[in-house]
Amino acid sequence: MSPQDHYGDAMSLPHALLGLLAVAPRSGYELTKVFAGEFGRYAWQAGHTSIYPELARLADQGLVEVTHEGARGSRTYAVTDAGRAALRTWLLTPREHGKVRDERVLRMFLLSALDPADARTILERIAATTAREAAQLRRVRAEAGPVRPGPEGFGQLAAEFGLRQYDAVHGWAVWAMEQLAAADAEAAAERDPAPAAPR
Amino acid sequence: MSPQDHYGDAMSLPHALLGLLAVAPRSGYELTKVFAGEFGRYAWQAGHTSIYPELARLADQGLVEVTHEGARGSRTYAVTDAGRAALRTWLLTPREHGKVRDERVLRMFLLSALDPADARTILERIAATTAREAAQLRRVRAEAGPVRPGPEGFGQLAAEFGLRQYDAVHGWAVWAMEQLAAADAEAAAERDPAPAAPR
DNA sequence: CATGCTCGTGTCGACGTCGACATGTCAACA
DNA sequence: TGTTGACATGTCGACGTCGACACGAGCATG
Repeated sequence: MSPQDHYGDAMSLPHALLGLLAVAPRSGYELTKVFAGEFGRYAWQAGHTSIYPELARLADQGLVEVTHEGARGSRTYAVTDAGRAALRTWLLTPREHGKVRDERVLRMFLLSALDPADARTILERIAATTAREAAQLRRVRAEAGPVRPGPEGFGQLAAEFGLRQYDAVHGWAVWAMEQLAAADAEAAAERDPAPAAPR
Repeated sequence: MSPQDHYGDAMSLPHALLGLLAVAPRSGYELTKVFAGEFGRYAWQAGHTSIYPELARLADQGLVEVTHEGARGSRTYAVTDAGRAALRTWLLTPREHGKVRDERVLRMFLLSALDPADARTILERIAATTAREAAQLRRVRAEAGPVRPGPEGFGQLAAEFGLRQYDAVHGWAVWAMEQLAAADAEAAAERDPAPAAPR
């Protein structure tokens, strides 16, 4: 009815908070750090200026509640049953096209607007970065045990997702460089059809 | 200086437009359709209400120009040399963490907040969807030739990226379901340590 | 006990985006 | 010739987010 409770239409921040709090009760400050970490890197980013007001709104609606007040005025929030139900509904409702706005992917799409030399530079950087990140995630995974339900499982599912994502992007970058080189060679052959070694 | 020309800080829509126009001159209307398609699905989405004002701003700054005025008041824009340079600078400048806000990924991260049965439902849907989309992209790719520089290359690079992305997500979803099943079986074994067939 | 750091929460203005609404053109079809 | 529908561009208010700024509490160091 009122303009601020049309949840389900869009708006993912409240659901992100609900999900995070469903895994473990946290304070706004701790949530801020989560959003600044891996979670914000792959899924959804937000600053404390968005988080605190949103927590207050969720509390108003009875989806979360303050379970503990600690030092320095800190408040620990936890999801209520209503909040858990709202999150479940949202996750179980198939969304045609979720909102996507990924600057990294945008840069990849725009590559073809550059000349091959510049494109190559960027692809090399992407390949190097993804290889490094994937290697680090592999190290993290090796030090952990099998997946279990609960808070730890959360991190493992996410880590595995990130790893596969990095590998995919890495493979793509390498492939794209090969395509670029092949197109280059072909263009050179058209300019000088001699089958002998060039130059 | 003035508040509206701090490009390079953030803001990806102008660069997306620059990149699209660098591939081929287009009208605002055509750009709108591009953003509504694959491009908006993976990289960056925008409606015509954002695109038209932004084109005007870019024209003011001399980064794009109107090269043709057609029927129904349509204006075809093309990128200028200055625009091409601005795009190149932006693409070649490594960005620590590009802005990411992907609702699909968010949903995957939040999976662990649900009970295994619900998680399984969602994972199955993800696996089915990604398999279907990947198959379709594979069909598209088979009908196209090798990658070439220019406007066609753009689509091919993007299609290949999407394909690998889908495959990666599909693989992850299948893996996650296996992990879930394994954790389930283990929990069952702990409740009833009999090695014989259950029930 | 003064200094400085992290912890922890909050406001406010500027900005980008989105949905709703508005307006006019051109082509096809009945 | 009237009407439907795609083409094509635009404004405006509401809303979410972000950077800058602000403030206080605890804690360690010298």
